[in-house]
Amino acid sequence: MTIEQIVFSAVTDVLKTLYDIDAEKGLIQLQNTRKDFKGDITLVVFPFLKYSKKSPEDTAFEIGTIIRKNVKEVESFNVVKGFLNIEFENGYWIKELENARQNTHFGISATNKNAELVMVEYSSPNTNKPLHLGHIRNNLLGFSLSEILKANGYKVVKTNIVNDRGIHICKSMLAWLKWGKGQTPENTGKKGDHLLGELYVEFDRHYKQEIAGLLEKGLSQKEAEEQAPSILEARDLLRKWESGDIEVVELWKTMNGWVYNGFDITYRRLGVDFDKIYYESDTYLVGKDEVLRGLQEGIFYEKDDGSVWADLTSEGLDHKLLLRSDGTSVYITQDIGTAKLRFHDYSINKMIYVVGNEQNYHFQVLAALLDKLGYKWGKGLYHFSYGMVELPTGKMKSREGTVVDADDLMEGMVKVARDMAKELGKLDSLTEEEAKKIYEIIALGALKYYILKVDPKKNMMFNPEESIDFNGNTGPFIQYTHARIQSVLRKSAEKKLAVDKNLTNYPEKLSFKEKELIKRIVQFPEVVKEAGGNYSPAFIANYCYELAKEFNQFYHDHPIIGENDKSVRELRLLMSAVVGKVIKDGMSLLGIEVPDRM
RNA sequence: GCCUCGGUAGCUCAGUUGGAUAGAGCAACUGCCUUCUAAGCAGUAGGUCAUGGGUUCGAAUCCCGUCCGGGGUACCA
Repeated sequence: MTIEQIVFSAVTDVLKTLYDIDAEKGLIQLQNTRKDFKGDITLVVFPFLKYSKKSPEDTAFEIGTIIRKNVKEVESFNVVKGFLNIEFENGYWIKELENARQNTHFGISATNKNAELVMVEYSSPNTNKPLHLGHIRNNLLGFSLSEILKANGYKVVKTNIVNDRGIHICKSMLAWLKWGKGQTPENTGKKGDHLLGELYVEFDRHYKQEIAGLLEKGLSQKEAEEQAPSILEARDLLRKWESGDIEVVELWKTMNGWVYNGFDITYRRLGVDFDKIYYESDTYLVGKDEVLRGLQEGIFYEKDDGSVWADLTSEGLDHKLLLRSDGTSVYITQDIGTAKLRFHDYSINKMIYVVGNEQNYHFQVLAALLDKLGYKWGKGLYHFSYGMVELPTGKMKSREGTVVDADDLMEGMVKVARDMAKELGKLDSLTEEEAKKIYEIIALGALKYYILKVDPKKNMMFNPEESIDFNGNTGPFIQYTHARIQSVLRKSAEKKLAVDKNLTNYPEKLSFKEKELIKRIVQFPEVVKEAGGNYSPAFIANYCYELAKEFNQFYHDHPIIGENDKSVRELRLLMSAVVGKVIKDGMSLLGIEVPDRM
């Protein structure tokens, strides 16, 4: 039992005997004791005053006295104002530590057969440009969230919906036909997604020039945008694609293939993957059929120009376009189709969409539409809405070239990691290949931690001018702590100082730092649970940092291998091993690897 | 305009269901490597928690107003 559970139940009993009240939820407030007071857990007694009719101090004292008598693990207590600080005996903490070591599922639940199935959609790229920092945040959050849900016992299917059709890809195709013909990833040496990104920019350059020309001829901005030859040609390509024109479809397949090869490289380096990939080209017609069914059943309505709409005013939303007047589908149409296919393919208990908060409205609408169409799971979909990554110059925009490219960013980080390691001379004894692997782990660790430590809901700032830190509250700090621990464990093994299977003989006293460290270790399962309940990788990241920091303080103050007292030495070795394990498990929930040396 | 999210140290961020003296890191300054990895540890300095009210034993946290910023707002995705 956790210390919270023990004290909670004890306090419940005390309240009954002392004041004859049945504690309702929220009445018993427990918190970790602040470090500057003596104790492990603190009960806030203010809520009991109206029952005790005594001062906060007296109330705390009488509760403390009984708890001390009733709970054998309680060593002592003290009262500060309305706060009852309770201290547990060392034996309790040692036992908890042992449990953390022995329990192979410490903090990480095994999935059972009856577990609920959660589908997590993330990444969802367009195939006309390479991935950028915004996608990185999405991918890392989606992957980490999936790992955290698994650790909480859910079955998880990671899925990706690839936006492989539509006007955007036609723009890149047109640019290739007109200005880039003959270029391939092979003969240019460019990554496929980057090649398409360049073509897309090329299209936009021409398009803008044409608009400028038309504006000079006296057309309005809107007219110019509609009548520029490039956009007309791109639309023509889209129509040909939709009608199955063999040449256009072949080109589309080829160019998308280039992009997928590029994406695969980025995904692999980033360490994310998917169990099932959907393509919009397969789902948009399903969505269209669903909309037409809704129209037939009178759920939706048609305007004079032929466009199809949903009236969502009764849900507090607005009227929403579902099919354009020319019969083509819009963004939300394909989401309807994709949802239908997914629930057909899997028995999903919960659907989570990892999509930026700019689409909050979109997902409210989607939930309402699915509900109207008769899907019982429609209202239960969860939009994991995360904040934007902002640059000092503002929002990232692909077309304006103000994006931080995912591949460039990772490559740059690896370079920094390499330079730093060489400067410190840490990896000189390793082969170049081994060292390279570690640079990669450190660089990606720095990047991932930097992104994931921030509350997902909030916008975050990234300044490309300042490189991401490797010191302080960072991924490498935590990785370093792990490497340091492994180093100690290696040395202790060489000296045959390893700990027994069971720690039978433990010291009477724990130092302040030792106990603080054990307390921190023991929190891990609760943190995993909260991270799952709140969909927040940041909880895990912050915990890992606190744990690593706690260990480093302990490490600085206490010899481990050099300790002469056998029982103390073994306890410290054991603590080190458990911290190493928890760091490794915790970081893996963030998709971050930890090296054994660095 | 309306809807929505946010504003905590110079910068980037934490801050649990409202609890004790609001915390980290970076940047600045000071110490600590003949002893288990100094990508570390310890210290100094840095705050009107945007702002004005309210709720109460107690507010960064809850409520209302104001200011500032992001996002959305019917044929982009």
